[in-house]
Amino acid sequence: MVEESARAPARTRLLDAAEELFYERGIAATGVDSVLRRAHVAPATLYAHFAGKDHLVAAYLQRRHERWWDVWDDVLERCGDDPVRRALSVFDALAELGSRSRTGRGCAFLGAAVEITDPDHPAHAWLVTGNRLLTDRLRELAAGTGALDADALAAELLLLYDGELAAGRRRATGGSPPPSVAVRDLAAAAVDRHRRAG
Amino acid sequence: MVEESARAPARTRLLDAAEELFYERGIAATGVDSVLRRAHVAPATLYAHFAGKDHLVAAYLQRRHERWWDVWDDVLERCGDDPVRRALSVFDALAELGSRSRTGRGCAFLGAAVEITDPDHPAHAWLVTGNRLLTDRLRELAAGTGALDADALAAELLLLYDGELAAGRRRATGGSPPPSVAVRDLAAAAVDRHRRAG
DNA sequence: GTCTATATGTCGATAGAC
DNA sequence: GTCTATCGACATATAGAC
Repeated sequence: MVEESARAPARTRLLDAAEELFYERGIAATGVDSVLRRAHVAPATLYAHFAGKDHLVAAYLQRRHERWWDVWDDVLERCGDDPVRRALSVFDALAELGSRSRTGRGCAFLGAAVEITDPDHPAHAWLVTGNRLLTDRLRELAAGTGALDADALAAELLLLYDGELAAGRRRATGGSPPPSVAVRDLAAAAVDRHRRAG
Repeated sequence: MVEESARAPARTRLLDAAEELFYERGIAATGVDSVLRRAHVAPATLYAHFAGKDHLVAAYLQRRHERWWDVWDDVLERCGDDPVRRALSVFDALAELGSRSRTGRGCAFLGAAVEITDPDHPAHAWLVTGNRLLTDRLRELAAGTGALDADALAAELLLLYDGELAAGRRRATGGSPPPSVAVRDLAAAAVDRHRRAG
């Protein structure tokens, strides 16, 4: 992933390069030139595959989303029918994603949401979609636990999830990195609490 | 704050305009031109007050940090000596800040940390400083509660704080806004738990 | 599809008068 | 300190040959 194989298709090399650079340095701060150089691709080739930088950004987010979703699906499958394990799966998936992709700078979607404010941006739809899929699934999993107030539990899980992701960005900021916290344990406690009382 | 008084000093008008635009649309996406137009200030005047856009960004972050810190100090003073109230003060301050400044798009520092990746950027020091002051104070307040593991409690408070701030950004992304959660109650529970057992 | 070379717009910053 | 006018650099995107 660090060195794009020169034999891979240009489109793949472009996406690999874009992913690294957009994630690491930010989207606006990354010029198309940098992507081209890293991918060993000529300008015209990029515009043969993507309508423009904005669409490359959209493809980057789509890819990132699909990878995250695949990981979560895998984890979820391994959970079987245990409703509590399923509700906590998002944190297991988070840990597994960290070992597969670059996550040192926090959540890619959170970062993109900061930089992309125009609703007409081609990538904006992926931000909204990712948002909805996440909240819907959390609600569904929370309801599966038999929690008295499933929406409240889902909101708590989302809070912990966001906190963990934001912390990633905070650590990348430098200075003294704050200590990690066992977020999965906190989530487990939340699930337990909601199963007992409303 | 929406309409900069034309009588205010140029520097103030610039900072007001910069704060609104940087926060609302992002730093990189905001051209110097936009700031100048909104502030009713001529280009040369900006560069008479600031060494460049980067330094305007730094001043923006400094101002934002100081306002946040002032609010938190006020809240903290009203807490008296009650260690639990003091440990939870950050969430009260967050609520109060929301009524004083624009917070609809989440944490300004989190956003800036996404866009500013160069350690040599003039604003980078404020990111690091803000980080350290926050974590130090949380640790201090956590220790004041008599928690058995103050560092762990501080980490939990930070997690909830980050989660709440990230959620703000998520809500701004559009789509179906996730329900808010009573983050202060969760924090209170965390404090309580840490006071009882390690 | 891929290349080299180039057009076009925008942004940050400055010059020089007042 | 403030203005008007403008420069120079860079980034996105395209033209035209292969």
